[in-house]
Amino acid sequence: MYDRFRLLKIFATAAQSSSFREAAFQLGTSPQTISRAVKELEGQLGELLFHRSTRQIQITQFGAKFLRESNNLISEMELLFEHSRSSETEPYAGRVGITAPHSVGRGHVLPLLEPLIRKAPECLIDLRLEDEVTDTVGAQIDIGIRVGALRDNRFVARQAALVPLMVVATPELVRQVAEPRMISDLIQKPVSGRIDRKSGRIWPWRFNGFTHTPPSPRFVSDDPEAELQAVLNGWVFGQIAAFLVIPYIREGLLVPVLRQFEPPPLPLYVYRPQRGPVPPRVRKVFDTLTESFADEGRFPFRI
Amino acid sequence: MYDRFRLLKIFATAAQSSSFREAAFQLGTSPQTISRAVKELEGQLGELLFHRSTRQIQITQFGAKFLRESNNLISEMELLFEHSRSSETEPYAGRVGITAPHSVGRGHVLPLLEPLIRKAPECLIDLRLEDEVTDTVGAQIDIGIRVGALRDNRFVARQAALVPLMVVATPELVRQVAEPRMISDLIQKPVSGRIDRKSGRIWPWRFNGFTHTPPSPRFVSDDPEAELQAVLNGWVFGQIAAFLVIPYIREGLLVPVLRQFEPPPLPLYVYRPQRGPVPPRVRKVFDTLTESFADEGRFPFRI
DNA sequence: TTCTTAATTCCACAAAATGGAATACTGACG
DNA sequence: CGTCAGTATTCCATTTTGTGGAATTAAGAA
Repeated sequence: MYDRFRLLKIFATAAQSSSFREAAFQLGTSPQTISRAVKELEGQLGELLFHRSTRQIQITQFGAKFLRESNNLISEMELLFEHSRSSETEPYAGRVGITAPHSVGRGHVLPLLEPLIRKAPECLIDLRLEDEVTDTVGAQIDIGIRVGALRDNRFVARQAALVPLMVVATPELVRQVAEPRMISDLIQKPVSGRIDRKSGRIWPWRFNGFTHTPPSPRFVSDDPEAELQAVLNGWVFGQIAAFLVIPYIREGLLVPVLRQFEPPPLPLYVYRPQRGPVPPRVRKVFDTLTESFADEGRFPFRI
Repeated sequence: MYDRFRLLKIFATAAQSSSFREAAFQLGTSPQTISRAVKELEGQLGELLFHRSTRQIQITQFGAKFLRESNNLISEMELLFEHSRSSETEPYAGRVGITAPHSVGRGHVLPLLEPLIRKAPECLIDLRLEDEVTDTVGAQIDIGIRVGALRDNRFVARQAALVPLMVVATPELVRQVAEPRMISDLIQKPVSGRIDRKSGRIWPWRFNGFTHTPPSPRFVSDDPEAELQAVLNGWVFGQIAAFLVIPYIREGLLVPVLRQFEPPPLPLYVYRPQRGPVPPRVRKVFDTLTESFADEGRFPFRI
């Protein structure tokens, strides 16, 4: 029998009871168990804890001293578990590690965290913005946000939104080079390309049913917002996630083109590690994120 | 799974190892056990303790904090058990409750305790001299000494000596009333009787094969030494344990009579509670007592 | 004395832990 | 880019351990 803590608890209960029988009742077990446990504890200690007859028990001097120390330890142990269990007093205390792409993170995740940061100052938000999918162990991620398919089944993912991809440019650029009507028209226009950091290659543009890799882009970057800036500057056409460009479209600073070829929107996933318990603070952030992303009124993903 | 202490220890070991596999090796168990234990602990706490992939583990921030507190608790627990186990430093610390008859206790037990009291000042000797057999729970007895049969099988008893019973008187008294030659002669002589405190009745004198209750004793007491004093005063004949009278016989102050009817000697038992462990201090006293009583050179039980 | 009650032991059964085998997956090395 | 070695995890049959009913022993009360 290894269980020292349980032994201590049984002993402490018995010591504060008038009989093993009563202690057993308090602990919801049988007198046999008490008897065995005390005997085991005595064996481990090499000391008698109770003088006992078949009729009554009386704690030894050693037992009384041991009881005091035991009670200390027991309360410490229970404190450790109770206090560590993100308790009622500070349910959101602790760290929440979040990973998201730069674009979504800055623009959409950050604002959502404000109420939590305000209301729960004991909660530490650790937001790692990185477009590469480095949801590795070292990153210590509690919640992740990704656009596009997730291969990793160690996470439980919820599809929180659908992100259309839109080909956009400034009205001025469209006027200059004429609006493309076919995919093939793009070959004649200045376009941007997005570099995949991992492979170093340009992502193909996606269209309804097929893809098209820009053969000679005018501008490339690994950062969607840099690409957006290039488009806003009127340099190029770019295929960019809807939530980045919709505000500018609404202001008339950008116009979408080739909308009839628009690809099926990419899923936006909010996910968290599948295994292990989910502390309240993590669940809170998770739920907030999924709900808010689904709320198109606040974060427009389509036009 | 109740065993919180073991969970803590497994967790602590794992946290200080580079892998569950290594921790398992340290604990002499299998990685499965570590994995399960950590999972269980995480479940109880509602918090992730390790970020882990199939390839590596990394402790969480919460885990690191929890580790510090766990280590405290673990060392306290082990201190409690190690320190409480009457350790190498003070192997004889603690109380030893001894019960003995007044006569044996004062004259024979007390001198034996001197070396222990001298060498182990941390040892508390609690010597209860009572002739009644009150080896009850309340008396908190670790070692007992009794003359005569023990009915109580909750104690492990060692027969340490044989105590003859001798009928003695002063030479003067013998000269006055003539030496008894037969048991029946005693009816004519002044004799003492011993009262059994419990029953209030006079103990019968024991002889070889039969007993004889003094019909009209001249003196009765419940204390053997008082009885001895009465005999020494030349008042009465008394049947008294050998170890009390032998010194006086040697000095010629008393003479034994009716020696051919002497009963089989009574066994002297040293005993201790059968159940539970035997702390070193108790074993020490127990062994000292049994050995010394067996040593007739130091404590004469026969002449 | 007898009766009641409590601690303990015994034993058969039930519950839980254990570790081997298989699986899933990561990171490193050709 | 595929392969390999190494690790955490799950599954499951086996073993170990805990459990409480029944019987035993004993102490205190009537």
